[in-house]
Parts: sequence; C-alpha cells; structure tokens
Amino acid sequence: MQKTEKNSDSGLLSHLNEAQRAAVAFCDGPSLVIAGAGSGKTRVLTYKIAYLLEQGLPPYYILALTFTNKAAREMKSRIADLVGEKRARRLWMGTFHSIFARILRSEAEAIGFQSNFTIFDSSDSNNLVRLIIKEMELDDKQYRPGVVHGQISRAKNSLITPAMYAANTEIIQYDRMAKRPQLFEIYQRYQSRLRSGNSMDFDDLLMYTNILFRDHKEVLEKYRNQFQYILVDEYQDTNFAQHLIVKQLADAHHRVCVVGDDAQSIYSFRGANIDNILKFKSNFPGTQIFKLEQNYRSTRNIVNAANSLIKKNSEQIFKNVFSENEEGEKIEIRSAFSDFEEALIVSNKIARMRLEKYAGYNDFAILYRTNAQSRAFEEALRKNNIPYRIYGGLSFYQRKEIKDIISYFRLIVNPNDEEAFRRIINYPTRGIGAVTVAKITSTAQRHNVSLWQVVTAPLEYNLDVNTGTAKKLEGFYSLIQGFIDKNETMNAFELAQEIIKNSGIAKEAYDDMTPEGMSRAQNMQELLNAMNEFVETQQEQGEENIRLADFLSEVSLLTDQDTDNEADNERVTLMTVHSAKGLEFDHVFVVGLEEDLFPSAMAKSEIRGLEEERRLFYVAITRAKKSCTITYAKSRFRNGQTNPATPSRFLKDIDSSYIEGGENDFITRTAPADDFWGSMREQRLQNTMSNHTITPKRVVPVQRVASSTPLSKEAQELEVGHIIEHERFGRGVVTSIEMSGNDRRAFVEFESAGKKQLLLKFAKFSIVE
DNA sequence: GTAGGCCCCTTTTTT
DNA sequence: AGGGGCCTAC
Repeated sequence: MQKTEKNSDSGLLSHLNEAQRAAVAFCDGPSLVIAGAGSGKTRVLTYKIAYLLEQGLPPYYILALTFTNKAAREMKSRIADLVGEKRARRLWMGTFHSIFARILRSEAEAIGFQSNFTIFDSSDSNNLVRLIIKEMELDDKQYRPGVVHGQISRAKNSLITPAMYAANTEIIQYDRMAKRPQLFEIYQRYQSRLRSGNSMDFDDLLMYTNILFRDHKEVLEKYRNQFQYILVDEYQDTNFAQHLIVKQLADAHHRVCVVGDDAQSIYSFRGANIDNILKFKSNFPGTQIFKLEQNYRSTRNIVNAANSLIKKNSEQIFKNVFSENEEGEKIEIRSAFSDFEEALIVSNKIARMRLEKYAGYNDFAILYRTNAQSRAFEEALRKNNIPYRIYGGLSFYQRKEIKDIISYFRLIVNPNDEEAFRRIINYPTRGIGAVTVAKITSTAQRHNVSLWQVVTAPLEYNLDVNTGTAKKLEGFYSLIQGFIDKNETMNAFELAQEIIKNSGIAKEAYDDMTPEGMSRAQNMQELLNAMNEFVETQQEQGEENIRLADFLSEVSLLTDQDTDNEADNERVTLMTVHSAKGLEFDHVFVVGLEEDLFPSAMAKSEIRGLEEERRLFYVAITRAKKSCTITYAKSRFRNGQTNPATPSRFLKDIDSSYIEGGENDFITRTAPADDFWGSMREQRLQNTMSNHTITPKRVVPVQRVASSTPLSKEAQELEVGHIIEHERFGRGVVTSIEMSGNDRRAFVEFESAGKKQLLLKFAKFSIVE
C-alpha cells in the first residue's frame, strides 16, 4: 500500500490520503464508502476502528462485519499493530454468520432453540432436502435437491418464512409454473425438521437473528446499546436479511459505516442484493458518501484495462478509479489449443517470469471461473516442479472421513441432530441398515420426537424391531451415551481420541491399506492435530474447559480459505475468482476466457447475469499489481468430453490499447508477434477440424526459447528423423530441413496436428529422440 | 442386511 | 473423470 505502516499513537490520520482521511474521521452519522478496487478499503476500515478506539470508544462497543473469517483475522491483526493486541482482541469482529451464531447461542431460548444447536453446512442441507423429497414421494428430477435448497435459501435470505411462503400467491404461482408446486411444503417440512433437530442452516443464522430482534425488542435494545458503532465490509455482497440486521442495530444511533464497491458485486447467486449499496443513502437518511478512487495496487495499464471493461456495464455508481503507479506492462492475451496446453503455457510463463523478474512463487496466482479447471494446472505445475496451493473445492472439513467424525461430535453435543444421527448410526457398519433406520424415522415422526430419543427408549415408543436389531441399537445407544457422559469431564481433544478409538473408526482406518485409505487415516490424524492445537491455544488464552461444543462451533463456520498455514507460502496460488476477492498478487493469470465458461453458460441468458460475470472478470483483473495474463483455449475437456470453445465476449470489452499487440484482433493474436505463422496455421486448423477433439496424449514441459536469443541448442541440433515435442502441436517427426533466407525451417509430420513447417528461430519445442 | 458393480448425472461461484 | 444412487447377488 501507499505508505509504510507506522505504529504511532498520534496522527493516525496522517497515514491516509485525503479521501481516506475524510472517510475515517467522519463518525457522527451513517456513511457509505465507495471504494474502487485497490483503493485502500481495508486500510480505511482498520484505521477507522483504530481511530474510534483512540477517541475512547471501548472495543466491545464496536461491531465490525466482514465477508470471510480470514478477512476478519487479518484486519484484527492490523488493528492490533496500531492499537495493541489487548484492545483489538475485544472487538466484535467477524463474519455475519459467525457473529450472529454467537449471539444466537446466547439468546437461543428466546427463539425456542438450545444454545448447543448444530449448524448445517450446505451438503447437510441438501441431504435433508433430498430426504424430505423422498419421503414426500416426489420426483427428484423435478425437485432437484440443490435447486430446491437454493430456492429455500433465497426465501430465507429475503426473510420469507415457510408460512409467508405458502401464503404468497405470487411465489406459489411461480412454483406451479416451474412444475414444483410442492415446494412450499418441502420448505415447511425442512424448516420444522431443522428446528426439531435443534439445528440451523447458514441462512437460518441470519433469519433467526431477524426473528429474534423482531419478537424480542428487549434483546434488540440490548445489542443496540452495545454496538455503538457498526462497520460493514463488502457491503455490495450483503443480502436483505443482512441489510435488515444492520439497519435495526443502527437505527437508534445511526453510527454505521459501510464499505463496498458496486463494481465488485459478485454474489447475487447467493442472495446478495446490489440495491443494498445503491440504496443505502435512502435507507439511512443523512448518509455521507465518500469515494476512494485512487488505486494504489496496480499499474496504470491494469487499472485502465479494467476500467474499459467495467464501462460496458450499465448500472453503477459513477466513480473514476485511477492509478499513479508506473504504466507497467500491457495485458497479454494468449490462446491455447486445449485446456492442457493452456496450463502448460501458464506454467511455462510462471517459470520464466520467476527468473526474469526475480519473483517468488507466492507472487503468482492462477484464477479460474470454476473449481474443475484447477486439475489441468495442477498437473502442469507438478510436471514443471512448481509448488502450488489450491484453495476451495473440497475443503478439509467436507471430506467424508472428517464429516463422519464431526458427525459423532455433533451427535454428542446435540443428540437431536438428525443429519448427524443418520450419518453415523451405521458407520462404521454395525448391522443397522436402511430398514431399521426407516422404522426409527417413522416411529420418531409418529411420536414427534427425534431419532435419538427413539433409540434411548425403544420400548416406550413401541419401536418394532427384532431382538437382534434391538441389541445392536442398544449397543449404539450406550456407545454414544458413554461419549456424552465423558463429554462432561474430558476436553475436546481427549474426547476426540476416545471417539476415534472406541467407535471402531480407528480399526477401520488402520485395516484399510489402500492409498486412499491411508490418506483418510492421515486426514483423521490431521483433524486430531488441529483439535489439539485448538485446545492448547484456547488454554494459553486462559480458557479452561475446552469442550467439544467449543471446537464444533468454531469449526462449522470455517472454510478452506481460513485454514492456511503460513509455513508454506512459497507457492503459486490457484483459486476461483470468487475466492480471490479482496486479495492481490504481483502477477495474475486469468484463465479459461471462453464463452459458456467465463461468462458461465448459466449466466448469459439474462443481462443481469452477464453483467455480474463481467464484474467477476473485473475483480479478476484488478487482483493484479504488476502483470496480468489472460488465456483461453480452443478446446476444453469438460464433463468427460472434449468440446470446441470460442473466445469469451469479454475479451473484446477490454480496450485494445492496453493489450499486448492490441492493434490486431485477439483471435489472430495467438502468441506474441514471433509466431505469425503459428497463428495462421492455427486458424486453418481450427477451420478444418472444428469437430475434432485435440487432446495431447502426454503433456511434456517444453523448454521455452526467447525470440531475441540466437538459435537454441535444440534448434541448432535438429536433424531430419528427430522426434520432437512441440509446445502446441504435440509430438511429431522431422521430415526435412531447409534454409529460408537466414533462417532454418523444418518440416514436421505431427501425430495429431498433421504436417507443419516450423521456423526454428521461433518454434517452441524440445527434441525427444 | 451388506457389499460390490453398474449406470447416471453432473458443474458456477460460497458463508 | 468422478461420485453417488440404485440394483443385484450373496
């Protein structure tokens, strides 16, 4: 950022530019800070909090809501640098979900929950929806669990309860049109199932907070008084439920500051409503608006290119983002034949740039639209011996073996948790199958109790099972009850060890000597390590009895992004554009710029969707500090098939003057000017084999030859009969070599690409034999 | 009641 | 390519 951090107790404001200073110093009413990409948004938030503390506001009177746990942690530590660890620690700072989960736990009784409620993650939610659909004997093609849950989620984020949903003729009409007339009932059942299991899903954390505030004014009053100043980061990505929470809490004193950038709103699929930021001023009369327009992160070229892109969107708050940094390199757009070659090009460029620019691996990031794209890059990086770290995808806590163990924890802490019960009633196998579980379920429903309660007293509920099964159920009951008893005295780590040992999980894990089994065992060990660490750090901070519940509530809102170990940071970062929000890297590769991928096929039917995709691309480009490379492939392997792909429409949205070789159309501008012939061939090739699939059989790292250097060793030694591996055309045999002017030219018969002629001065290949 | 194999379907992004 | 659901054989 623009100035070096100084730990000074006077003149905090002197570290800021004029716009930032104004935003920080205004504390008497509602304010909206429109912060362009890289304009020091986090800096404003941290300094503002530090400033409030300096003014004498106690830290526990400040509520600061961030988008991710990681953002909260980072901000906290930066504030600690300014005002000291002690005060920083007492701030109420975290994500909406984690802060209000905490509040809901302490106010649980008011809304009819116990404070040990479980939090369902999305896969738990989907499972429950799937189960209900099955119970209602509905067609799960018509009612796809994911889609149904998505609809429920949207309803909750708009604070539409099941009752309101069923009463809303417009929605009912819509569902009927969509051939899902029973959706309201699924929602109803889903919600009451969660409640009877003393569980909440992610959306409930926000919805019940609103219900709590609505129905218990004294509670609302309490938190209104406590949170004397409220700050919200990434406001453009809040939904209605979040907006209303903020509004209610701030309504008495109006000391609220929200920060965001409408141009970076990328979460509408999750209910985020861009209107929250666009209409903030009318929601909070007297709002002061501050605009941060100077970008300190990126070169002028990158900022200008991004601006030219985002200009193509219609709805936005006017702002003029500019940079006073050096002009920097132009954006390079490169095409590849296939996704594999795309990965190869990127990994080669990383290897080269690392040497040329003395960059560390952690200065590089590869950003893609979908998680599935990571695979090709992983492979190419591994082959080039480039260390990398993937964020997202299957997070550690989503792995089956981990979720199974966590389900034990959940059932112990909250025995009414139906989802957890189902997961482990027969894991490891103990002879309690689907039939028995179905009986338990119907018995439970008949008596309106939880599955666990049936198991605690099968006779009382007339559970109809034979003696053998009854015995097995008894065994399961005493196993879990034993853990519940031990939970009274043991700390989280000790109990976890006990569970893994006594449940039979350990035996199963050790017996499995397959590589997958061993990695599962390893993951379990890692979970234990994490728990041990959790317990120890909590103890260091003076907490005494660290119970399973403490670990669980910590862990259920954790995502992969939050668990990064600082130790191995010399790595290239691979992540989706979504998860890159708020981060920055010296050198960024935005990959897969193809129609139906980026923009996603899902989004392009509507203008709104398309504009969101464009904002996403904007976010991707603005992550870059020094250089940005964009790639696309002409064929891509997706869903088990190789399909032809066309370049993304977004490429045309970037003003060509900011693009390397920008005067040419990007279709022909395949590689830097050194490869004119190559691009001609590619075009011909694409025309003649539009429906063919091109997948190199082997991907071999290819030595790159800079065009300015004299002939490479490879090129000098090349002879007729050699077999070569070409960066783009794959493997081929040299049929003849001739001189053309001052240059040698080789004729090569490629296995898949056919006959080609290569100018040896420029060709990128290696000799195989 | 369980295990193993086949077939289907999938994919956008995440707290 | 991969996971999950469903069916069949024991």
